[in-house]
Amino acid sequence: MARAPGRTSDTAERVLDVAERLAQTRGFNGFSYADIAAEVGITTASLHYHFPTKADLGEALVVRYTDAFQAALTEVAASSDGALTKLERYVRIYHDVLGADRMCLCGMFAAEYATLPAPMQQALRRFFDDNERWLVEVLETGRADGSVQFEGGAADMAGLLTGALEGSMLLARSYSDVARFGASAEQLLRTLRPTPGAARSSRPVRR
Amino acid sequence: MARAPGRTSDTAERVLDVAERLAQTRGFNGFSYADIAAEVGITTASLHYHFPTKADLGEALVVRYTDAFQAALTEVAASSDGALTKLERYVRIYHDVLGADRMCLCGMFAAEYATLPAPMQQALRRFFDDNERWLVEVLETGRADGSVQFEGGAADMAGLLTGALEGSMLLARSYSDVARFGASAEQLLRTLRPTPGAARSSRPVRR
DNA sequence: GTCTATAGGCAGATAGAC
DNA sequence: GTCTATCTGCCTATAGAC
Repeated sequence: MARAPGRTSDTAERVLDVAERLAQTRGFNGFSYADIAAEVGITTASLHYHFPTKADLGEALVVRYTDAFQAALTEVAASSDGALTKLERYVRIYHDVLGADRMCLCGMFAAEYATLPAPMQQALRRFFDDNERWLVEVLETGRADGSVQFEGGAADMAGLLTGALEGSMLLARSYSDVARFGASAEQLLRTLRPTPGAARSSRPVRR
Repeated sequence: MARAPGRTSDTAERVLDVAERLAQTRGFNGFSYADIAAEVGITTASLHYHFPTKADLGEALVVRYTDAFQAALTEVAASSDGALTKLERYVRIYHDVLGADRMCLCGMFAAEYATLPAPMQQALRRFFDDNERWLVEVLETGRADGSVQFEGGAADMAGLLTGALEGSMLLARSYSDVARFGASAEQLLRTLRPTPGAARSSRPVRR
């Protein structure tokens, strides 16, 4: 999940780093410009120079997060791994976020959706659309070559995967228990693995 | 999900009703005493008579919600329905909440977990513990009589179910699309249904 | 139980000097 | 780009009359 070289200044980048962590742990309505300013070591007035309004900051957070996430997904997609391994690597991305004591930024913002400015809402949907487009591609490829097994539409399964992973992160955080997320994710992946002695059941259903 | 006859006054109950809806749509950090007061038709000072602090109100919200939820679960458990039907009814409870344009109160609060006062955090965990205890019971019964099929531990499957349903609600709300939740839930239930011609695979695995 | 009045703090945001 | 100073508004909460 390397960061793309952006056009934002070094200070703006540091602001985004701090704001991102605050947003992932406390939510968009759970931190203030004063919180960021104290950590970065500048005043709130200076913050407003980089991001005129909190809505601007929030949108920048989602866009940067989505871009970094997308870059990570593209890297996984380009690998020679099988579909199942790609899905396991997808899960690991979420797992690592949780391991850093954070909730997925966009899952967090999804909870506060109704209170967010429209541009943030739109950027948020793009994140999930990107995720599910990537998942559909992997799921369909995997089902075609027999490395992944599931019933129903790939889009529905992709929706379940994103929802289940986001929700499992949410609950694992309430228990400060990363292993709880791991167990849910494993339970989920289990249903996607081809039944050992039943290669026949991995053929695609009609769609 | 009938409301248990409580000892709280009529006004306090109306306050909780309004606060509950605000909390389920905007989150605990997304509404104020002023919002409630305006809707109920009393002043914020009067609100403080019923709930001295917002933390008190929040705790009362979670406790009442948990009790009502538990009552609904007990009713389902007492029915003569099979385990699979009970799980479908469990899903329907979540579905109905979403149909009322609300997020699960406790799923919402789970996102804001780090910003909540300790008593609320504790009450929140009780909600999820109750849910999963109920699910484990249903899952194990169903697996024993062959009406439900899954691999791994019942506790892990229960954790996946709560996480997946909470997360699916979260995302469906961002798309204002209840059907999206329905599709994820159906995809999830599908994995629990016994394979038509394979009653043998519904036997419990070693645990 | 509900009100008016108000305290005290923090929020996001701006003006203008450097 | 960053600062000091300040504004306005909203927040939770309290005092005290009715």
